[in-house]
Amino acid sequence: MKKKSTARPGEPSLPLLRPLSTVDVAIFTVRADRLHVLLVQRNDEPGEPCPGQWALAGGFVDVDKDENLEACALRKLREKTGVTSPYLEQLGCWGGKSRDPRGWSVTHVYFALIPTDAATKPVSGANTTGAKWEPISKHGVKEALAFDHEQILTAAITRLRNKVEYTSLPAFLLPREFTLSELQHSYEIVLGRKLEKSAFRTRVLSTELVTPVPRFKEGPNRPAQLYRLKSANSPVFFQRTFKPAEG
Amino acid sequence: MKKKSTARPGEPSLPLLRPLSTVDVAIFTVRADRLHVLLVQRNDEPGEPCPGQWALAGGFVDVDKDENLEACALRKLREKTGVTSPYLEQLGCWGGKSRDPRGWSVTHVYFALIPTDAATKPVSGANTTGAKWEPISKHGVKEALAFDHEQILTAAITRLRNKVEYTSLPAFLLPREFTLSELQHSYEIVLGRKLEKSAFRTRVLSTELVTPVPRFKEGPNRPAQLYRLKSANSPVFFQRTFKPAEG
DNA sequence: AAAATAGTGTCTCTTAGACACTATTCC
DNA sequence: GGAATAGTGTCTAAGAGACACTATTTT
Repeated sequence: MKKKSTARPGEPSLPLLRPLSTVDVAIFTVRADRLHVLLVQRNDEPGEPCPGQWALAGGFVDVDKDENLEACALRKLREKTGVTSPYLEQLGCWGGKSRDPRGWSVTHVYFALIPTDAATKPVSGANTTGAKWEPISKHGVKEALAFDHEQILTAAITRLRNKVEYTSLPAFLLPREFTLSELQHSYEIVLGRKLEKSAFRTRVLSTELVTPVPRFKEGPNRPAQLYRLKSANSPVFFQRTFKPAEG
Repeated sequence: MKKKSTARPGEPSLPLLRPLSTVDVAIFTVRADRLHVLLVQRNDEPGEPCPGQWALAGGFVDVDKDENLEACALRKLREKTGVTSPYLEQLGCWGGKSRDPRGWSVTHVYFALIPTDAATKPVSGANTTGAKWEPISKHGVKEALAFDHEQILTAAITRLRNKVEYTSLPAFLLPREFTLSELQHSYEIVLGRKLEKSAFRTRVLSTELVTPVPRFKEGPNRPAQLYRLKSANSPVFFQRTFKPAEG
């Protein structure tokens, strides 16, 4: 592996051994009124760690292709889903001696929200044999995941649910134009609970979150005003959570 | 996963080149009613990047010594300050081609809050020639910092200030026992603005944040009840920010 | 008593939540 | 008109902010 020895006094000292560096992306979308995450199945070849197990989308940093960590995450997202402009946020990093049998490794984890209409068929890539959208239930996912990805996915879901209480993140799960009812529904799917219509609308409309477009969504009932996000990629923060819990 | 590998088909494929892995820690404390961050001065030896510049405390991950990233951060904190049990939170990671002249590198950044009374003289360590507590003004620090540490420090300060609005973080900047006035003062130092006494006390006492100890702080005036944190290492989250801004 | 800080009470304003009401479309 | 969903108005409760007030110590 890596060397570039240190040891001469007064010379630049670099570590003899470098951890493995990967980037993983927890890619979320909504399908059939459920929150889903993209899983890829690991290669079955002998010598590969966690053969056949499901894992988050990800892989090694490529120091030639990738300008930086975020570009690496975007590349992986693009390779798996074809989506190029998602909501992408860094979740954190997990690194240590024993999370990968191949040695000391660090994964740099992002989470992405992609619109319902973009969540088409995921493609499998190198070192993987398949990919699928897995529904998320109350406490995560049914599959046992490779490496420490279960823990990472739990962290991602927790971050998402927490942030939804005071930000506009669910808007990034919707297509470009949506009604307020659809936005509310998106919140309800992620939060796993109903919200009150009047308060929801007051709150959303009192911010710089959305702006109406001159179109309506037609249906077997009264047409609904369509809106779009005011700024396409940065979320809005509210000053309160949706429902204060007990102190 | 990714290849660029040892190239035998059907064999474990590892990347030929691995990024450099470092851990940096933004260590904050309060001294003389100012928020301070610990800076270390980089070595002046030829070949060292950013010679003589000030930087956040940090250094390479040591795959032999460090069990995981957090242990590495704790080690660096201990080496610089002697503090063993701080408030420690992962801030994020910064990685890319060009942030370090030695090549593609990733730094894994933590921020730590240490109590006023623990913030004694910092020691300098390997590859550094000095260390100091640098006061933080409105927009950061006067020094130009090495690498991308200025950007990282800005992110750390932003995270701290944001989180202070709705968490109990400033409590970790105080000694074990403190009065409510001292706690309020700690908030005011970090936030850079005054808070209203009555609302502050109501808010703090309505949570599980602190518990009184059977002692008072004496002075040339009415003695004040002393409190300590209920749980020593996990912050409390409030349901609202301190001061709602304009929608 | 004066100085100084600790700690409380009261009033107002904002906003979430509950819930009932009205509005507009398709059938 | 009925079904269905869009969208509004009204009332209440909780908590923040402002601010004045009381309390308890030292000097």
